[in-house]
Amino acid sequence: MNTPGLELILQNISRFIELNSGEIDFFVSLLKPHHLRRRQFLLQEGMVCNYTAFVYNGCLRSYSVDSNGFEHILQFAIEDWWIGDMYSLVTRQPGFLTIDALEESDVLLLHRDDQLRLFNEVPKFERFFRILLEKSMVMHQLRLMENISMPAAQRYQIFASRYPQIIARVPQTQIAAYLGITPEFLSKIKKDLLRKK
Amino acid sequence: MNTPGLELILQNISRFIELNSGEIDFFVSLLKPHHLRRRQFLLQEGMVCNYTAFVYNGCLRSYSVDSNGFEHILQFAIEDWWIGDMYSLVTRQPGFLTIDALEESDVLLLHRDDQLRLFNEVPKFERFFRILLEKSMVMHQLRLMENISMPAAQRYQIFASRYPQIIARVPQTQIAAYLGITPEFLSKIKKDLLRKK
DNA sequence: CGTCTATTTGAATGTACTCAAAAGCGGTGG
DNA sequence: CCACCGCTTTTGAGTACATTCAAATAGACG
Repeated sequence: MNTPGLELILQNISRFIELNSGEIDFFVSLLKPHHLRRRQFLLQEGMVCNYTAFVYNGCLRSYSVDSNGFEHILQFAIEDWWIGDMYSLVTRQPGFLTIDALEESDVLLLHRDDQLRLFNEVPKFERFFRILLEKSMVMHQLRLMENISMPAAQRYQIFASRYPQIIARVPQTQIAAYLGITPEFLSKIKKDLLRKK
Repeated sequence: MNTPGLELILQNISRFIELNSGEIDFFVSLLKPHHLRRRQFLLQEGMVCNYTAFVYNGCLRSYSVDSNGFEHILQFAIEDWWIGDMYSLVTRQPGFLTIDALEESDVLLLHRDDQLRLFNEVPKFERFFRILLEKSMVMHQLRLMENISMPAAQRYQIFASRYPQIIARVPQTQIAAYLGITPEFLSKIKKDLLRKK
């Protein structure tokens, strides 16, 4: 199979749990490699999300489209990140999110059924995802608090310093859709910030 | 000990996992009942959060205070809800959140050390909290998406229909601090909504 | 009944959006 | 190598959403 992706995902997991070779083999047997072209969908709105994806190359985004056709981005995922539609994964109902690739990308897919089997057969994985969820919660809570308490300019600065790799490779329209502002306004924010320096 | 609280927490847990009497006894032995007067702190900003609290009576809130002295509410927790400072629980560092009681309240406290011990000794509890985290993530993601994509009036309506029990017992200033708007503006929103009906 | 707090109202201001148009920036083909 | 195309970013004027500050009103409670 594809060695670089496996190396990265095993390293990602080894940050929180330690696996023996049998556990590694079992885990790896559950993963489906998947290639995505630019703009290709991993999940479309209204579909049930069956997979959690680990990105080992490229960049994906999860987002929803409102009644006026505007996109609002929940998450970017570059190398070494996980992405999926938690709502749909948990409820097994059709979700509101779309997931697609901003660049040519490669992911490893873990089916929800396989994930749950994994939790039963190797409880360490339940620990791994529990820890991943805890960290993810912390970041979401931080972002939420920033959103309800700070003006857009400040949110942009925090985002830029927190995720310089993402700023560097993602178009401004996408950043604006993540921050919850229009691209035009983000452009003005950047001008103002430059002027102040 | 206090039977009503225990009944409620065991029922809460039984929604996702089943326990035998030995496991119940062990779990219960780790819980510390705690009473809070109105306005009393469970956690103060800058302290390490050691406990996850299960509310079985009353109403708590977690919030941060910005540099201008304004409060921003992350979560309300009434009967049958869990509350804590995930950031501080996970990192074991001093956190940014304050947790206090909006009403005279009763909680059951689970120390982070005991929680981690529990995960080792009764792995079912790791499952329980993994599921709790998944559901909590879904709600946070929903709220975040609403915040970046909807005007305040709509966010208020959604909040009111999603949490009627909270609207009924929490002052408007607190709702405003949760929605990310000023109390004055919330007052105007309510007036407008009434006029439209 | 008075005191304390929460809510409402209003005018002025600031933050962010809309719409339309111009400018910049790769790529691709001639 | 340049000209053109499609896409992203910038600019600007007008508007809408939300805040600030100050003051009036309304509720809750001893």
